[in-house]
Amino acid sequence: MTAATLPLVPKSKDAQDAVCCAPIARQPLGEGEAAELAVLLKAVADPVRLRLLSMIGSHAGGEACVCDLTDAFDLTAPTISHHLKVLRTAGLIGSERRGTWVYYWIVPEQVARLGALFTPLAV
Amino acid sequence: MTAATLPLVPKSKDAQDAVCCAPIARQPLGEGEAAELAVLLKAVADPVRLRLLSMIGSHAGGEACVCDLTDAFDLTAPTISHHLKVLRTAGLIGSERRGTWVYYWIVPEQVARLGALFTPLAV
DNA sequence: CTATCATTTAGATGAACGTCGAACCACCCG
DNA sequence: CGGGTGGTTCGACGTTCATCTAAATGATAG
Repeated sequence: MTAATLPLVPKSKDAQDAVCCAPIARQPLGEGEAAELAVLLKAVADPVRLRLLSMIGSHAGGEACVCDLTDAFDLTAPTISHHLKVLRTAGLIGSERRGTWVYYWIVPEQVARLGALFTPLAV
Repeated sequence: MTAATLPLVPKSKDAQDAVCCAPIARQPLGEGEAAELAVLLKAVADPVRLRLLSMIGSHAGGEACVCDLTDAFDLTAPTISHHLKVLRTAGLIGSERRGTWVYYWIVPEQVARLGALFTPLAV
């Protein structure tokens, strides 16, 4: 069946091992780990949410009011609110109501998790 | 309506500008750009595909035969094939038939695109 | 050429998702 | 207190997606 059953690099050095690969290419993801990351990825795997995240992150002061976000889309308020909720539930953004408006900001640690997954891939 | 209409950092220096933020927090993503990236993200926003990508990437020799991948899942062969096709269509992996088996490998450039999107976020 | 093994395609089904309209809640202002 | 504005929640509808079974394709071995 199997063509090669994991020759398993002689775990000797961490020299090349450490720089070489992104976590995703370092060792096979576990089932639970993959499920957890997929939730995070699903949250950003949508054009609207991607733009929302970007608009929030690039907004002056690191915060954006919903009123700043709505106009950029051809969508109703409930839809925008829904997308924001998805991002917030995933822990990618935080929110707070201050007076009349609700403000959103990015949670860098969580966003960085996504980047770290793929980044140190040798190109 | 708008609380603040994008003060727009004086595009002068690239000093702080370059180190500070991930592309996603540098400036608002365009509509087309977001759509294109969403396709890429959707491809990896699935536990099975995430594990497949990881198994391929971490396999000795940088390649993995489908026969090496199937056993790790409780899914039928057509389903695995479907997921591999999604990844391949997104350009994240390449494939080639050699004799009896089909081999898959990661396309680092494309995977790196994902990482670069979120990575240089100041933590 | 035929048998067999591995992979892909096609069609079907049930769940999850994006979107909307309407109702609802929170805060500000007369 | 009551009205108005900004955001969210709720319920519904159509689409997309993951998965299966069954069948077709392709390649290798005898």
